[in-house]
Amino acid sequence: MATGSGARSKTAERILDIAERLVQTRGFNGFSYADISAQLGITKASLHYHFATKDELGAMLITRYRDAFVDALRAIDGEGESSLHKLNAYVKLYEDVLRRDRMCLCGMLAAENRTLSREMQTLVHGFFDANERWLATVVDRGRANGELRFSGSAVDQARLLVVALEGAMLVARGCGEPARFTVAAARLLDQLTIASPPRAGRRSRAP
Amino acid sequence: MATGSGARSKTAERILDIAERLVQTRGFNGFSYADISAQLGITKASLHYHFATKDELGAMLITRYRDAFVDALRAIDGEGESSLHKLNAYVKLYEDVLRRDRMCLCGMLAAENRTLSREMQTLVHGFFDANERWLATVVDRGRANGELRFSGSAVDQARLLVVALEGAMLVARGCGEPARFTVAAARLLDQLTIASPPRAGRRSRAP
DNA sequence: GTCTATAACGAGATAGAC
DNA sequence: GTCTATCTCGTTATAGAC
Repeated sequence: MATGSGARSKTAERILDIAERLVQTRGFNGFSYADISAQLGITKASLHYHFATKDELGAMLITRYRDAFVDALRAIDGEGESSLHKLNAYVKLYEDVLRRDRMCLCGMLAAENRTLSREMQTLVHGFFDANERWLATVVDRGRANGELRFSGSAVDQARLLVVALEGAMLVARGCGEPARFTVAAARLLDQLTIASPPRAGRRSRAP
Repeated sequence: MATGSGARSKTAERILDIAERLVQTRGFNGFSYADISAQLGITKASLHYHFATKDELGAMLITRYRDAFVDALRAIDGEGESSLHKLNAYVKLYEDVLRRDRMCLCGMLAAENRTLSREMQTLVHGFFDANERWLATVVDRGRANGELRFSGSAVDQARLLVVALEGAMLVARGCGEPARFTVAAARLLDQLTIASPPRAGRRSRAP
């Protein structure tokens, strides 16, 4: 179920689909209306009928992306109460983006932050806040019920998870090695998990 | 002591200084020769005398940045044998970049990866590899001598550190809240440290 | 809603004088 | 090394016909 954001024409939706892919692969400053025009098969002028300015298109992209993400988090909440399951499902959201050869839309826009309109900047900030709030609740409950182990505040732990996953996507793409994401994510969750099984290479402190 | 990379004119060096700041704040696709021209006070045409193409300028930027980073790592190695000190000094390198209101050059370029020349892509990859190699040695020794605690391979742990710090810079800048970096970095090192002191909010597993 | 046509500007890059 | 002048192309955006 889509979250608000109202009705849009099918053409507008296809424009957003194409633009989203372009931003996630090339950045907001790395594509133009001409790229969308070529892929969609309508003229640049027609694009301006649906989204008058590129900034307006950008704002819509972030809003739609955030709404879809929030929907995905709600769906995860509906899958049960296990905090560890929720965390794994959350990581899988990122993995799905990466598997499609994309960067997180808002991670990409965070890099380009200084070149964006005020509105886009605010929306990007809001995306990260929404993620952190959800994760903070998950890890807080997980610690309370003994599933997870970490020190300090739940919000800080949630923020570490967000930044580490965003960075893992960033570097994995920058190196052309998606596996770097998987390894980093697995290790992140491992550190949060209580009674994780011993792994090859593990050593105890000096005897 | 500078690492190789040879002699360059003073003007070329000033061009690189200005371009570096522009890339770190706005991205490689977010600035133009006109920006450098305005800040340096020479014409765009003159810039092309020093760096024939923007791609060439970009490649020089990464090379110089990597060399400076490698030099900084060598300097840290000269400060003693403490792994924990090395890690703190490493984090401080990132903090210094962020304090100057910049993103890591190669983190920024990692986001723009798909729009870069082959050469620039390769150089970015090389930057991350160099960082990981150094960090892997540090954490491996730290674990061997009992200073640090982590499971799995040292290389994987090094990679987690790199991606988490890059992501922390990315999101901190994307939210306009540098403190997000500091908190994430502190927590990262805390998880690696043996016998870290109890902190407010810490809880042990269910009794 | 989509088109043609075009405006208005900025980009990277080059030629050739000094 | 730096300049003026210019080229060519791509960019966002608009006007007005269909």
